[in-house]
This record gives sequence, structure tokens and C-alpha cells, in this order.
Amino acid sequence: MATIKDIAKVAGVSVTTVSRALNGYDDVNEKTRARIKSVAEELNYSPNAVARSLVKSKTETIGLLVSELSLSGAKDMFTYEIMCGINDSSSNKGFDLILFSTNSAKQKAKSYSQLCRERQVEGVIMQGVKIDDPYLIEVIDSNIPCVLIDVEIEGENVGYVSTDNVFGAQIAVKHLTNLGHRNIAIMNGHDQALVSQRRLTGYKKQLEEASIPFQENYVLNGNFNEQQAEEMAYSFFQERPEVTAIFCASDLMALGVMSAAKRLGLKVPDELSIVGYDNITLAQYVQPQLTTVDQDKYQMGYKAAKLLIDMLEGNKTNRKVILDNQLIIRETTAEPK
Amino acid sequence: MATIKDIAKVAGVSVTTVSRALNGYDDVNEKTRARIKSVAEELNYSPNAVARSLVKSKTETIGLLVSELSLSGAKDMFTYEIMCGINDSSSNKGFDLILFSTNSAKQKAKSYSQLCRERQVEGVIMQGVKIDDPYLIEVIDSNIPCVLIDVEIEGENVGYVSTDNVFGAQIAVKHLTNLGHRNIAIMNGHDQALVSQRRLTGYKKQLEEASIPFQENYVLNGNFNEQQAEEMAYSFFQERPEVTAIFCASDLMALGVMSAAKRLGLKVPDELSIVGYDNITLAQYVQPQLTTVDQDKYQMGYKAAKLLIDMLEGNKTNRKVILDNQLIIRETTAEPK
DNA sequence: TTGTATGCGTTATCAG
DNA sequence: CTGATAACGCATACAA
Repeated sequence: MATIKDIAKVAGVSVTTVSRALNGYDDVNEKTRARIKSVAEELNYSPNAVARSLVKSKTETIGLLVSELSLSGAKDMFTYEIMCGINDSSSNKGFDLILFSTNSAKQKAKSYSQLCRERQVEGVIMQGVKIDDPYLIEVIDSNIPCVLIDVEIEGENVGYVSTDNVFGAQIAVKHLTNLGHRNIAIMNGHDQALVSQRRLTGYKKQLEEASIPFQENYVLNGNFNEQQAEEMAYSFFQERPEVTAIFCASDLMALGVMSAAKRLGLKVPDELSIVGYDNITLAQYVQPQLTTVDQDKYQMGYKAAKLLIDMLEGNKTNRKVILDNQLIIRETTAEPK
Repeated sequence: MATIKDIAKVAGVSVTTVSRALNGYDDVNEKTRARIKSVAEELNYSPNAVARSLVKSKTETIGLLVSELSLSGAKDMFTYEIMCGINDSSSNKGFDLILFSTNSAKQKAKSYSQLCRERQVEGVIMQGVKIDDPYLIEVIDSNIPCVLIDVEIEGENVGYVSTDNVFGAQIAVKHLTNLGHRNIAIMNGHDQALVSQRRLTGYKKQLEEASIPFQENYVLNGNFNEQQAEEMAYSFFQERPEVTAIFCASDLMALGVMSAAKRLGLKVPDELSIVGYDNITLAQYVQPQLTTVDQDKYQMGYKAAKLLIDMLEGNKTNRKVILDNQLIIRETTAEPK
């Protein structure tokens, strides 16, 4: 492992000169620079980012905090696609990504700021955190820049990227009301998810616009879980045969609802219209193909990293990025009989 | 940002003592240790891993080198599931993960060992690299420990984890021959993938055991790409109506073949039996559900990280981990008519 | 244009 | 049991 010291010795100059030569300072003779460079190559030198970080107190590293990097997320490719976006965006800017995967056990052992300062990350991107996650409060107070995905907190050092979930839900439900449905249920996630709150709002909003009274007992919480959604839907539709359509806050849950419909002998879309949310890969492979609201996950990640790096570089940009989403009409929706 | 220096000042001791107290050395008075600890807490101290790394020349970091962390991999969750396994395994052992995503452009700019030494990673896991990847030669010569996934290179500092691809292909084809098929094609990936070579071997092996002559023109290369596989299959089956079954080296390609069959009006499985490889999520959602060979991707990642860490810790373990895979019989295979 | 000296935060060596 | 001091590899203020 050659160091600048070794190069200095061989090249017959001081370490200072080596450092400056290699870092492109212009106050160094081009001839010596050339010599130093060739020596560096000869010695197969590569700079030690650790040492450099220490002295510059800059690591060029951003932390990626995913609440659960687990197989449970394997079906919806949510986390993965976001990561791809983050990765592309940040590697463009020369930042490396370090993976912080935590669970509640680890959270107790190590606070958010400890985690960050320990690794000296310059900023962090958080994804998949619930609204009551203890780290969230820390983020606000902390002075290390952070961008949240799908959690709407804004501040001096914190921004977020999300999609317009109220709008997304509304176009989904509007599609249903336009088709003539009046009794529309909603399979929501859980109250700790901001997106769930928003989507419920969008659902209500569209009901109101269509002059349909909101009914509390038409809202179910499937916890974003396929099985759970299936079970809930199974018993729900037995009790509520008047319901002809359901809006689901995730495609995974929509899949669960489809299974329930199958078990109940309800024909989709003739007897039951279903619209999902996310546009996961599976959505276009199931039969019938799922009508859903598309979110550009890659773009969310990409923009998140971009925002963070802008913040790090001191660019005065909007700390709030809202992306569009769009309705993808496929085969699970139709007019009520 | 409090440092041990600050603590030392407040606690009225030297930095040495602080360091030792905090790191649990036993040659420090328990009373002073208690005092130091309380001061540390008070100052909200967290150790600077960068500084520590510099002096110990240990970063407790392993590099994850994925040839392409891209959306193209979003359908098969291959990379993601492997990452989950790696992450769980390595975080158990206190290693952090740093993401190196490269493409050929970056590879030209920076060599493998430069990449590693720069970030001072202690070891690396590589996934998704082709057999002719320039980094691969470097890995062998390099003295930094590395474990490859699905690339069978073994050495002083390099190990690998893979599944038994010969066996996997063989059980797939055996399933077909057992059903009575005699004219069996293979949709392989490409020659730069070791797994393709192995699976071809398995295919041939089983043909031989079933006394079926191997036919060169029954092997197609779909480049692990759904569209490409579809196109190739589309023209192939027009020319070769005698073929009643096909073994695909990936589920994605099997999906492509299914589309081709649909376009050609070939009924699956009655007129054409298809078996895939990977057991991706989609496999059980398509109609008919895909018969395939399951690989435990999570486990591959988990074992890879475990092997690497064993190597790092100097444990004398086998540098070669081969996992089982198993045939999952679903609905795309049947006896030939 | 180049070199000397200093420090980043930590651990290790050695002496007390 | 504790404290100076050096060292890790690099960058930078200042001097020459």
C-alpha cells in the first residue's frame, strides 16, 4: 500500500508537493507533476479516503437508512427501485452509499445521530420509516442533512420527496365513481404511514365531489399486507354485498383482495372493481391485470439523492419534492352491474 | 462533535485513559471508568470511526460490488434478495456495507483494487459479474478477500458461493424426460455467464441419461432477457414443431417463451412444456403458474457474507459454498400429447 | 514553485 | 492504574 510518503521519497520531493500535484493544484511545476504522477502509477498508488476524510472532515458518503431491508419487501420492488435511483444519482455526484439497516433492537442500542456521526456520513436518506419512528424526532434536531421518502417533514436540514398521495387516491376513486360505482370501500395501510392518511383524504375528497356520503365502516386497514388484506376483505364482502368497488392503498393488498374475491366467487371486475396503488411488476402479470396508480419509484430515489446533495452543496433549492403519479387502467375495473 | 479530548478535559484524565475506559480495557479503575462514561454520555459523544479506522487500518466495512444495480433487475428480485441476505449476515457481525455500483465506464477509470483500497474495505462481495469481467482477474491477484456469487473462482483470498447449476438443470430436464418428452430445447443465457455453461452441461447430462441425442440447434441463447427470449422462441417453434418442451435458464426468459407460445397459439402445457429457473415471485402469479428450479437467493447472500467474514477473521473454512436448489413443479409442464 | 510544521481523532507503545 | 508521545495518511497555513 503505497502512500504519498513513498511517492515523495521516490520522486525526491516533499509530501506536500505530492499531495498538491495529485490533487491538481496549479501551483506546481508541470514537470514535477508529471514525474510524481508517473511514480504514483508505478507504485500503484491509490489515495486513502479514510485519511483524507479525517483531515477534511468530509467522507463523500451518504447513509441509506432503510427501516427494513428484508424479504418481506421482495414482492413489491419498492425499496429496490428506490435504491437504484439513489445509487445512480449519488454515484453521478461522486458519493458513495453506505447501508444502514436498522430494526427496533438496534435503534435502542444506537441513536440516529450516533449512527451517522460514527460513520461520519454527510447526509442520509431514509426510506420506509413509520411516522412514529423514534429516529424521526432525532432527524429534526440533528444538524446532519436528511431527506425523507414519503414522510413530510421539512426543516433547516431536512427535506422530503413524495408523490401527491391525495391526488393519487383521488384519481383512483374518481375512476371508480366515473364508472358509476357508489359503494366504494378502501383498503388502507395503517395509521403510522403518512401515505395512508393522505390516501384516505383523497378517497374522502373524491367521495365528496361525487356526493357520496363517507362511511366509516367502509374503511379497512390491511397493514400493507397481502394476507391480512385477503382475510379482511373476505369477511368484509360477506357482510357488505352492496359494495361494488374497492380502492387499495397498495397493489400487494389489492392482490390479497383479488384472492378473497376468488374465494367468495366474486367476479372481477364484473361484480367487484379493484384498483391498487404502486404499479408493482406483478400488477400486469396477474389475471385480470390490475388497474393501479403508478408511482415512479426510481425517480423518487433519484430525486431524493439529488435533493440531499444539493443541500450538502449548499444550493438553495426547494426542500420539498412532490412527484406526479398516474392512473394505469387495466382490467380489474368496470361498470357495476 | 465531542471527541475523547473533550471528555478527557472534563473528566480530568488523559485521552489515553478515556480511550481505554470506553473500549472496555480492564486496566482502568472502575471508578474512573464510570466517571468517564458519564461524561461521555453528557457530551453526547460518539466515537469517530474514520479516525479509528485510520489508526487501526480496519474499517469494519465490506464492499458490495454489483455489476448493475439497475431497474433491469427489478423483475427478478435476484440482486435484492441476495442483498438482504448479505445485509443481515454482515450486520450481525458488525460490518457495514458500502455499495460499489460500477459499469464498464467506471471500470476503465478505476481499477478494482483502487476502488477497494480507496475506501479501505476489508473485503468485497461481487454479484452479477460476467465471466469476462476485467475486475475478475484483479480479484485473483489482489490480496483483499473476496467472495464471488455464481462465479467459481477459488484462491488464497477468494471464495465463492453458488448453487449446483448442473444438478439444477438436470432435475429440470429430468422432470421433462420423465414426463415423456424427447425433443427438448434449451433457452440459455449467454456464454459469459458461468451458470449458463453449467446449466447447459446439466441439460446435456440428462439427455444422455435418457439416451436422447444432443442437438446443437436445440440450444438458444436469450441473453437472460425476456424480450429476446420471446423473439427467439417465436421463430424457433415455427421451424421446429417437433419440439414439445423447453428448459429455460431463467424465469424471465421462460416468461418470454410463454408469450411466444401464446402468440403462436401453442397451448402450455398441453402442446408445450416449459420449465424455468430461479423461482422469481412472478413465477407463481403468471397463468399457468411456472414450473421452475428454486434458488435460495437470500441464503446465497447470507452465506456469502458469512464466508467473507470467516475469511477476514482468519477462520479456516471451506472457500467454496454450494447450495442446493430444488424443482418446483407447477402448471407449465405436462406429458406430451 | 516547493518544503516545514501542524493537526484531524483515535489507538498503541512505553514509561511511570 | 495512568499519562506522554508517536503514529495512521493526508491536507493545509505558512514560510522560504
